[in-house]
Amino acid sequence: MAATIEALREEGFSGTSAREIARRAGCNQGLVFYHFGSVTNLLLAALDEVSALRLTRYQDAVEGAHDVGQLVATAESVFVEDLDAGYISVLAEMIAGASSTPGLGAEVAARIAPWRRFAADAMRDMLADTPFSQLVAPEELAHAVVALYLGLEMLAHLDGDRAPALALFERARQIAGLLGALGGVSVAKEEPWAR
Amino acid sequence: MAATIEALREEGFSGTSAREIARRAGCNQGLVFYHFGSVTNLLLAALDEVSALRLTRYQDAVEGAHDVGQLVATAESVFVEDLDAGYISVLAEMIAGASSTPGLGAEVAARIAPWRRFAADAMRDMLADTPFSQLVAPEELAHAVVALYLGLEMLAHLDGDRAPALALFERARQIAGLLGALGGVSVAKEEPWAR
DNA sequence: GTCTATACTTGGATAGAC
DNA sequence: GTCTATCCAAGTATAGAC
Repeated sequence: MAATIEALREEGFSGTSAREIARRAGCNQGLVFYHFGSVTNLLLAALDEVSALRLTRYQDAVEGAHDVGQLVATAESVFVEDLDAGYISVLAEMIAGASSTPGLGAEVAARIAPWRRFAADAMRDMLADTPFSQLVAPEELAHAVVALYLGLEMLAHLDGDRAPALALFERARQIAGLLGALGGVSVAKEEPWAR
Repeated sequence: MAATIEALREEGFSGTSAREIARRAGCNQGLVFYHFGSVTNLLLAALDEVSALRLTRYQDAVEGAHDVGQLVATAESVFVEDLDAGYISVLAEMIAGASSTPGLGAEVAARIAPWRRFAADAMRDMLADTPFSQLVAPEELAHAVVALYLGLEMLAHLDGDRAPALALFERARQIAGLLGALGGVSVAKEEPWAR
């Protein structure tokens, strides 16, 4: 499983063959099929593990954050962990690779669903009792956050440079602090601006 | 070239072989190597064409937009075009696939660079003479926009559902209109908040 | 320029020894 | 459970006829 994650991160979807995985795991190629039936099944199992592992990590991190600034700071440290371990790379490679294997798309989508729910919950909590809850639905914001996270990871991985992504987190933290200081007075809560 | 774009969109990076491209183009597989030398070269040529094609389209669209609301509306219609034609899919597949072919990453990154410059210019124009120019650097915002665009496309392609992405554009348009109406009075321009 | 034919490599998957 | 050996399919790439 660890070898699969490693291979997905370093060799990409199309480079992650049974032979490549076995080479990294230091075992025989046939074992992939003995234990998982097919390479695709192993890829999905790896995605399952990554997904479960990270989700609990995220939940713990978000529970410890009590304002938006802390939330962004937490998101940043978790993002760095993801970059280092290549977890989001696994996700991105699986999403991109899904188009080449019939039926894989649905499986990948199903495994991303919990992340979306998690993000939506986090956004709901974050927006609660702020004037912004009138401006944007938590599910919408969550979709944007997931997409942004994915895109940032892909660009960071492509360039081998995480600085632009980290600068964005820094900026988000700064703006979050600013909005917190304004205390939500600049936008009146009573206005029914939401469509 | 058209067959290559089509294949990348429908079969993904790993499904886009010389044979698959030739099948779609209705010609012989060997022609790929006669005309382009290698499959990788053809992929890069296709990315070049898509990049050039879309960049001029984007530039025209942005020139026609004179406020933020129009800019967002324009971005949405161009985004829908991209989804329909699979242009961003080509980009996403090439980025994800880059990790499997040594040296491909740098080539892909070089072809994305003009998009980043374009996005940064558009953001600079958009932020000019607004109080937000103090809050965030155009390059930072551009990086986020490119990443978000990429992520939205990947999720839309995975789910076969573009509704969440379109809802976000709608929301952005709404908020842009709101900010325009506020006229930038809620944030004083003199404050040196930017680090 | 386009085709057929072919050499060579890699990958998925299975059979059978241990 | 793990290994060796092997089959088969698919991919890249080239040579050579037309």
